[in-house]
Parts: sequence; C-alpha cells; structure tokens
Amino acid sequence: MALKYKRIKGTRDILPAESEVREQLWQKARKILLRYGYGFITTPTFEATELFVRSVGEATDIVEKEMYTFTDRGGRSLTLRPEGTAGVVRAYLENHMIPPVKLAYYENVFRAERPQKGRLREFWQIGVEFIGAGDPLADAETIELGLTLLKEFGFKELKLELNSIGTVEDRQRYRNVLIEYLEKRKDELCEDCQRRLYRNPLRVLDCKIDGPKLKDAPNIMDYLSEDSKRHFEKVLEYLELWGIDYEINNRLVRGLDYYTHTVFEFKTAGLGAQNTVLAGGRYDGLVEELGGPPTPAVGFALGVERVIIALNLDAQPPKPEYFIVTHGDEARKFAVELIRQLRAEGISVDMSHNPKSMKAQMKLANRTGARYTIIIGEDELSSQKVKIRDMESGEEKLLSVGELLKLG
RNA sequence: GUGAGCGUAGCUCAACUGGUCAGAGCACCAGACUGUGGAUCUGGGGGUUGGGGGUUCGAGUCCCCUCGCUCACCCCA
Repeated sequence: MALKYKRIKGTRDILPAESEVREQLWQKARKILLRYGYGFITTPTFEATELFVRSVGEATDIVEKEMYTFTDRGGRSLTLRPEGTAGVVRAYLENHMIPPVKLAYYENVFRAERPQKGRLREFWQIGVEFIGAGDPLADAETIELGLTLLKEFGFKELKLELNSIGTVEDRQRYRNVLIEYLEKRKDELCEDCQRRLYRNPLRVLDCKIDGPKLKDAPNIMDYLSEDSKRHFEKVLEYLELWGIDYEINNRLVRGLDYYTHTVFEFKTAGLGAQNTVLAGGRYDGLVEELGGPPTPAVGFALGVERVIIALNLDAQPPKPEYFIVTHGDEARKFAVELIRQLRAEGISVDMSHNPKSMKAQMKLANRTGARYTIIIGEDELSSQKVKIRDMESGEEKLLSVGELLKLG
C-alpha cells in the first residue's frame, strides 16, 4: 500500500455506520441529561496551557507527558484539551454563571499516549459537571446518573467502585503516613513503585505487583476528618436507598489532582486492559484554584469509544427512501426536476450523477439500500407517470408525480 | 518511554525446507440481458509482496536497519 497520507497515530475515521451508533448514544444521553436538569455546553478545543497545568496538576502524567501543546502565532502556549472539566469550569467563571448549575457536554479530547485497545490519542467523552453543590446528595445523584446512562446504552454487567480521598488536608496527612510505611519496605518494592514512592504514593497501593503484598498498609479511611467521613457515609446511604450496588476500593485513586472526597469508576468486561467506561468524582477545590470563590462541584466523564467497544455496538448507515433511475436525456432532465421537488417535500432520494446504463443505475440503487426505485424513461414520459419499483419484492406500479408526492 | 506480536491486491487470506509464487475468494468495472438491481456465467482493471540495505546463481520466504499496525506495561475515559 502506497498511500501518501495516513491517519495520525491514535486517531480514527468515524465512518457512516459508526456515526449512526454515536448519534444514537448521544440522543439517548441527551434525553436523560435533560431529565436530570442538565444544560449543554461546548467549550473550545484548545485553551491556554496554564489552565490545564493548574487544574489537572503539574505532577500528573497527563500534564507531564500527554498533552498536545503548541505555540500559536502570537507566541502563546496553547493545549488541545486533555479532559473536559477544566474548560467547563473556566467557562462557568468567565460567563458568570450562578451556582448551582448543571452542565453536560459531548466533546473530543486529546492525549499523547501509546494507543492500545480502548485507548486513543483523540477520543470522545460525554461528561457532566454539577457546579455549586456540596451536599452528598449531589455526589450520589451524579453516580446514579452515570449508572442510568450506562444502563440506557445497554450495559448489563457493571461494577461500581468508589472511595473517598477526603480533603486536601486529609490526603496530605494520609500521604505522610503512607510514605513512612512504604519507606520501611522500600527494598521490597518494584522499580516503578520506588520511583512513585514520593511522587505518588497512593498509586503504589494500586500496583499490580506490590499492591497485594501491602495488605497491612494504612487505610485512607482512618485518616479522613470526621466531616469527610460523614460526607462519604451520606453518599453511601443514598446509594443504598436507591439499591445501587457498589464496592468500596480504598486504593482507588484518580490521575487528576483536582479530586476531593468521593471518587468512583464504573468498570466492565470486553475492554481489554482498559476496563473503565465512566469515571469521576468530587472536586471541591478546583473553582477556587482557577480564580473563583470556594465552590464545591462534582462530575464524571465516560469514554464513547469504550462504550461502543464494550457493547459491540453497530448500526446501519442511512439509506435513501428512493433512488431515481432514468433512460434517455429527456427522462434525466425530468428526473433532475423531480428529485428537487421530492427533497423539498422532505423525502430522502438520490440518483446517479453520472449518466450510466440502466443496469448500472439499478446496481447503484441496490447498493444504496433504497426502499424504492423510481424508473423514468420514454414510456413514463409519454404517459406522464413514473414507475415505482419495490426493491424488496420487485413489484412495480405506475404513479403520477402528484400521487408520488402525496405518498411521501 | 518500555516490551511482545504482526506487515502479500480495496478486504480476508494462499504460495512445502529460499527455485514459473506473485495467486484465490470477496469487492469493483464491463458483457451475456440494446428499459431494470440483489442469482449465475464470461472477461477486465488493480500488487515495485510496508520501505531501504545485505546474503545468494536466485528472496514474500534468511539477516540488518527503518516505518507502520496491534496488544500489553505505565497511565487513563
């Protein structure tokens, strides 16, 4: 194959059939989001680099090595958004929105990772941000909304894992204790974890190699403040009230620094190593971090491609209702006018734009999947009728243009 | 960034230990059917076997480099 231009690694072409799948997912999501009081927002694809460094966190992998950052012609450092929350919070502040406010989006995000199953460099997320609500009910509702969306998409087997990482202070306290604990076992840790020990000690517990060995590691629950604990318990109470199954995973950590208190992930089979389809949590410090007043918030994002892969979704590309086949120059001219009228009436109809044999036109008609073929030739012109052929049954009947238009 | 596997027509794949091995099916186009698709038959276009170098009388087939794809690690949706 000697193609001159190819897709950039980790990007995809979304063809007509998959476009239908995505549209269906988004329509389902929209319907439910409206039910929960969400409005929709679209923010720019790129923002000032500093916005993401500030919100996602300087020391996170996303910021350190996964951002598509470039300098524009004015010498400003810009970045293709690696996630959706930062831009939405920025827009919330910039547009002086009044809390509480619920904002949902469907947008592409970019991360320069090595692609693999369920992981792309450009991928799409459906996300929600509930800004200005600090009550545990908001956490619980957000989780319940995520579950509702996934069920609506068709998921049957889902595992909800959740944890609380408390406030920034709680986490700092826990971090210190954990580092102390890990330092004593430094020699037993794998290479990666020795490196992670000071940078991201919470991650060590999640390590596939070392995690299981550290059964007696300090538990974050023991280091949460009373308020934090109570908040988390309230969240669990609501989930139980609604009969939502969950599993507490005290080693669940998120890769973005802005999270506080509740963090959660929905996992599923069929995704290879990337088994999380939806993840999120509370981020009470972010609005303030970005220059606003102290404002609690909670949200999540789900990976559209992961949903499609996990559920093995597909759909038919759109088909026209009619396809016009002509014989002779006069008939073609007649068809050109007819097709315009039909389309003006809202009917989907197409024809061959290159003059071809009737056989070739019929083949094209067949391939487009049209329900009916409209055949126009000398006979039809002289009788002022067109022949409608049912492509399924092969039945044909003559109709006047007026009758055809009425039929729709 | 690290590791493993794979790269032959648009697609799915053949070609024994290096020797008519550059093929098949599907798809596409045309004809059989000078006004009719999806079936059948016939024919046609399309590949510098990802690219470069090497070994050899001779290389998709062996060696090296390179590019690309896939999966996994890391991390994440």
